[in-house]
Amino acid sequence: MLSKKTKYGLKALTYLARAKGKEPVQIAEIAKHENISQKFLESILLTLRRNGFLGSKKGKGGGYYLIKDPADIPMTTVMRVLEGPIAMVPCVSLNFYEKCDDCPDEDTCSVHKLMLQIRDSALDVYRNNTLADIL
Amino acid sequence: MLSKKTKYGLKALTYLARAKGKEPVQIAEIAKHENISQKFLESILLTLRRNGFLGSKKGKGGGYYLIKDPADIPMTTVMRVLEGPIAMVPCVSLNFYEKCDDCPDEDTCSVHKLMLQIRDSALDVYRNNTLADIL
DNA sequence: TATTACCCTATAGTTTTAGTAGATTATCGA
DNA sequence: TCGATAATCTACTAAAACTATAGGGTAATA
Repeated sequence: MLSKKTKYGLKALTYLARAKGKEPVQIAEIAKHENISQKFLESILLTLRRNGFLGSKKGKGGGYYLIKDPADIPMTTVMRVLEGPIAMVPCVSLNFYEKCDDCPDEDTCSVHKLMLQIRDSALDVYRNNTLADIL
Repeated sequence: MLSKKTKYGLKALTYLARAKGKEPVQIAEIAKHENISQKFLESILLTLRRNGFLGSKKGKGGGYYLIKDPADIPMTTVMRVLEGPIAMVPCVSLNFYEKCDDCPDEDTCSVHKLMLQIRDSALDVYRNNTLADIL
């Protein structure tokens, strides 16, 4: 399941991408248009800013705005920040690798074998989609 | 994240597939070999039996065994029973479709667009892998 | 001084991952 | 046939983790 955090984050990025070039957009406006709990969205936008996707401005006329061009934001990085590892099992994760404590040998593990394919297929999609592509 | 339920279920199926043609295998044996909590595994095997993957025999010499040939067990059905919908969002699910209450129009939804591709790529993998393939 | 992002905390709800206790059923030996 | 034993089956409970959201106050800026 995709968490609402990721869903809302993606929607917010999309919203900001469509408002590209204009003034900063306020949290309240995004929350209203996308039917998102404002407080929840607040924390999501914060993590997006901290991870280099967004810039912000305080005070009147303030808000959030995209830092980079939508075409330069691959879904891989967005998903890793919002949803976490792309792999469904740590033992097949590129960026968050961890050995399974119950599994003695990855090479003969059926779960490993299957999840490796799932990871690759997901990576393939995320790598071939930037924010601009899903607008 | 893949739930432990699914992970253990897959491992159990693998174990039983390798013991194919022999006597029923006891829960305790599988649990021991795969480092799984026996009681947890018990409930997992039960749902696998109820969904037509396994047969069981009580009493001495009893246990679980595969009903079908591993080559006739596609991962799609296994994953749906153990993990639930393959889609990460209900609005792109084939078997568990549900409309998002926050999203007014699926056709213009960026999340929908992306998750549709993810679903298809995952389906592609699961459809091309039977239990026999991941042994 | 009003407006807006920022930050910290708490919490209800749900899901996951089991553990406990016992009932039920089949086999086997006496 | 009877009872001991071995195994699955069932239901209830519970701890832990995670999710989604709310509240209230602080800091910066026009």
